Amino acid sequence: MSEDLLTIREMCDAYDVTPRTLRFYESKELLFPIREGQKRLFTKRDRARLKLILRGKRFGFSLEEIRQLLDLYDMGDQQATQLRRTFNVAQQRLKDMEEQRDELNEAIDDLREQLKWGEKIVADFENEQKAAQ
Amino acid sequence: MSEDLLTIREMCDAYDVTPRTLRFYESKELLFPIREGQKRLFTKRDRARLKLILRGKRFGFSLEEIRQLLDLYDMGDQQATQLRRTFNVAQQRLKDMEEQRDELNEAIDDLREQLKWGEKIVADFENEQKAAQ
DNA sequence: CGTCCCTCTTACGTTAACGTAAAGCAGTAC
DNA sequence: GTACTGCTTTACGTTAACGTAAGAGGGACG
Repeated sequence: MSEDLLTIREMCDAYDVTPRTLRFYESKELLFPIREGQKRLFTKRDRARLKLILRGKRFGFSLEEIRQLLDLYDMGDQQATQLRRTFNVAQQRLKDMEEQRDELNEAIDDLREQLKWGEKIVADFENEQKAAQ
Repeated sequence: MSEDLLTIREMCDAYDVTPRTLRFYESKELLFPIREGQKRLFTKRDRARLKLILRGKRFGFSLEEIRQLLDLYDMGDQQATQLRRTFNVAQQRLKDMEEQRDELNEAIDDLREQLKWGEKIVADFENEQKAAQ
């Protein structure tokens, strides 16, 4: 309880990010550390938000999308409507990700097919060279 | 045979790219259209290369990687070593793509899990919101 | 007192793959 | 002749998420 506030370095060590990243997130209004003189001190709230930010990034949300989602939480007056909107955004993201995965799978299959031929060509060629000796 | 050469617009229409893109590819030495006065005329070779470029992009190769592959291809089948190197690059790319797909699948599973608990996630959000304040 | 060490602000740099605007020539239609 | 189209070159702009360097303030240590 005594250490409720973290310095920028402690935050970096705790969440494996750089100082630049934290300052950048602050500039983008994703975090709101308090000040002690010039120095930033990150609160429990900042830590919770950073966790959500990093999770959001794993899901492929952009920082701007994440900010909007965090803002929605914070506003929280018409909870139901806004949570539904949050929900929809997340579902859309899921769809996008699945689409992306499907495209990737197609490309993988195609490339595999190419490599099947490629291997044959390379092998043929190497055999020819052997034979030519 | 009479229409062996395409203008830039014909190329654009045929392959669904912009003039800027074709000029850009030329500047990056991916294409080598001939000139009739000032105007570019794209040969059969350019069309073949463009097809490979677009396919390469689908596979997630960067333009620079594509250029190197095309160069190796052009150098001819002089040396099996080069074919082998081309082959290896492609195989590496396949590995990368499969890795990327796996990560994507993990994220998809995670996100799906979050969404699955419809009511629960709402509670989570509200809790995190509290914490975030 | 000097020298680290951490932090701060400011602000330009990075990367890929083009987009877009400005200004001009060439040929063709009217 | 002039308007219109299509092509050209040159060159700055765009986007995301920070990286990185410069210069300075302040506290702690020895």
